[in-house]
Order: sequence, then structure tokens, then C-alpha cells
Amino acid sequence: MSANDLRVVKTKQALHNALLTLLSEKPLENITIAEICRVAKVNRGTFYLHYEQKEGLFEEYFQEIMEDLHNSYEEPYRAVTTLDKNQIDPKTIRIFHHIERFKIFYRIVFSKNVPLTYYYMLFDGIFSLLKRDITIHHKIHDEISIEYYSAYQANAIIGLIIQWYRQDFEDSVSTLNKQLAAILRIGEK
Amino acid sequence: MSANDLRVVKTKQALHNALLTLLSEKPLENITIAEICRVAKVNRGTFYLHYEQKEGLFEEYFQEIMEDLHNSYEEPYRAVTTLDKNQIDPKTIRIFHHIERFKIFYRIVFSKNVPLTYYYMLFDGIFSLLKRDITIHHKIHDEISIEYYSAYQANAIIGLIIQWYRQDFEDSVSTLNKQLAAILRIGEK
DNA sequence: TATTTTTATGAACATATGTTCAATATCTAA
DNA sequence: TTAGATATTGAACATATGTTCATAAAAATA
Repeated sequence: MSANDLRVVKTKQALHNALLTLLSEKPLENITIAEICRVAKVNRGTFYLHYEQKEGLFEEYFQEIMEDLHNSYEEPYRAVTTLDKNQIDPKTIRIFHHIERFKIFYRIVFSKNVPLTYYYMLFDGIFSLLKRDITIHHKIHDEISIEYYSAYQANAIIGLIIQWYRQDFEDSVSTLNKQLAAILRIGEK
Repeated sequence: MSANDLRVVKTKQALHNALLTLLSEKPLENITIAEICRVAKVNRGTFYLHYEQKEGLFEEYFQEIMEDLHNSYEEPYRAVTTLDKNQIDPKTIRIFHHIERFKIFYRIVFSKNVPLTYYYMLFDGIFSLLKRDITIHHKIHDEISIEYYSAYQANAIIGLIIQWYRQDFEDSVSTLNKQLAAILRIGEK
């Protein structure tokens, strides 16, 4: 199962396209493996050569989206000397931008019948970004575990995103930004 | 499908017991509906009369656990006059106690192949508890949406629980308590 | 280009899913 | 206690899942 083998590339591409086509018609939960294979014109046995479940196929997409999250966050850091009290760390707002950019996918990621896998992929993504920043910039009291602290902060942000998702991402990125800034200000006074 | 009908009660009980038996042998994902029905000696068609997926059966259990969460939190509030700086709101620590008490179930709730439904049930549970407390006790700046703020706080706590789960709940409730207290203290200075 | 290695295919099989229906068993309410 | 209401059953059916295997097709490499 060499990832470079042209046959493998072709097969996976066909399956990816088929999934995308079907996703525009109905939710992931109503799509069957047999269906994907029929549309992709790929033998069903071949599917099982590469994946275990249809969810694995979507996971491959989501992997790429996680790379975008990483890249967005890593963009050349434009140091802001005096932060507007109403704005938060410019690196964090990029997370919200990223979610909005891929909201079509995040509607699937946050839908209730989908496995937790994708949630954890997002969690791990934000977790590792925050953890690195927390380790570098903040000096944290000894008694705090960086792991717990990062998990706390990462999931708190996802909490905002869940709330956002539940209104179908109607609020603007800037609203999310302001809400987070205001919440963070509460502790400071 | 009257919930009081003895036949319904009996059928559901048999399915519940069968699921519990099977869960002690293997993970939820490897259990089939047909298997549950065989063990429960219930016709497979009867299963579909009450549930759509095996996950719905587990959801019924989890519903009861969510009631325990609610009750734990609602326990007569023993007002603590001087809060130990290292301890957090005594109501919140009860959440950690609750998780530990039902950790057998939470290992399922947080496992990656399970649907997000249970996560949302927990989220909604903690969300509504916090929201009520936030609305009553804290006076929040106008610009903050109580919804976003509650979602932030609720999911932050679940973030700690995820981190806790990933070490198979090895840390003590008291450790979690201290970590949260320390994290909350960061913003205060 | 020819040979070797690897992947994809089609067919078949046992089992699971999801649904329907008439027949039967069991409960509720009078 | 009985009559009527409703839940359960068993059987059947079409389709999906997950696996195996020999064969064919296509790629890598020498």
C-alpha cells in the first residue's frame, strides 16, 4: 500500500471525489461504503484495502484541514506592540478565521452522530499550538501542569466554537474575537 | 409505545442488561444490534420499535448519569465563608467527583469511535449548571453573551476532564481541583 | 522493454441492517 | 373477567458489511 503508487493515488482520489459528491446530497451518516464505491467505480474490496470505515475517508480530508489550521497559526507573526483592549492575541483570532473558512467541514465535525475522532483532531491541533505558546511566553506557576492548562484553554476556545456552530456560524469572526477578549478581561480585574 | 406498559419495561430492561453484559466483554463499537437482541432474547424487530441504533440504548443510561450530575451539583450548598486560595468553588469539584464515580461510563463517552451525542449531553449538563450560577452570582459586563461565556467555561472544564481521561483518570479528584484553582488564579493577578 | 512486485477486481460467503406484515401474546381499562 | 388495545414475534426480503481468494491489471524496477 505504497502511498506513491499511482494506482493508490487514483483509487483514493476517486473515493474522495465520490464522498464529496455524496456529501453535497446527504449527511455522512446516511452514506454507505457500498454507495461511495459505486459512485467512485472502485471495487468495494479495494475500499477495505485502504480504510476500515467511511469515517476514515473523511478523516483524510480533515487531516489536510488541520494542516491549514497549523499554517494559519504559524503565519509570520506581526508583533503588535500595544494590543487593543478589545482585541485578543492576533494568533488566536486566526483560529476563528480558519473555522469560518472551512465551516462546511466543521458542520460535519460538530454534528452529533459523527465519531469523536474529529473533535479530538481539532482539540489536539489547538492544544499543541497553545501549548507551545504557553511554554514559550507565559511563565506559569510551578504547581500548574502545562498539559492541564493547555487542555483547559484549548477546549475553552472550542467551547466558543460549539456555541458558534449551534447558531450555524451566524456571528462574525469579529464577534467571536470580541467575546473572547471580553471573557479574558474578566479574570484580569 | 407507552413507557408504562409492562411489556415495554420488560423489553427495555432485557436490552439494557444485555448491553451491560456485552460492554463488560468488549467495546461498544464491536457490539452489534443482533448480538444485543440474541443475549436479551428480544426480537430484533422489537429493538427497532424502541431505538434506531445501539447508541440510543447507551444514551438512555447516560441520561440517568446526567441526572446524577445535576443532583450532585444541586446538593444543599454548604456556604464556605473563607475559601481556601487553593480550593475552588465547592460546587465545581462535585463535577469531578461525579466523573470519577461513573468513570466506567465516561471511558465510553470519551472514546474516539463513539458519536458526539454523549459529549453534547455532558456539555449541555455542565453548561446549564454554570449558566444558572453565572446568571445569578456574577455580574457580567454587558458586552459578554452569557451563552458564549457559559460555553467557554463549561467546555474548559471538560478540557480538564479530557486530559484526565487520557491518563485513564489516574490523578485524584483533589489534583484536578488544585489544577483548576491554580488556573483560575492566573487571571486574577 | 521485460520481469517482478504490487494493487485492483469480481465472485462468493456469512453475517448484520433496516423494514414489512400477519399472527400471536400480553397488557390496560371497563 | 373479559374485550379491546397494543406490544412482541417470526418470517421474509433487499441491501450493507466485512472478509477471502484466485485472477487480471497496472505499476515499479532492473
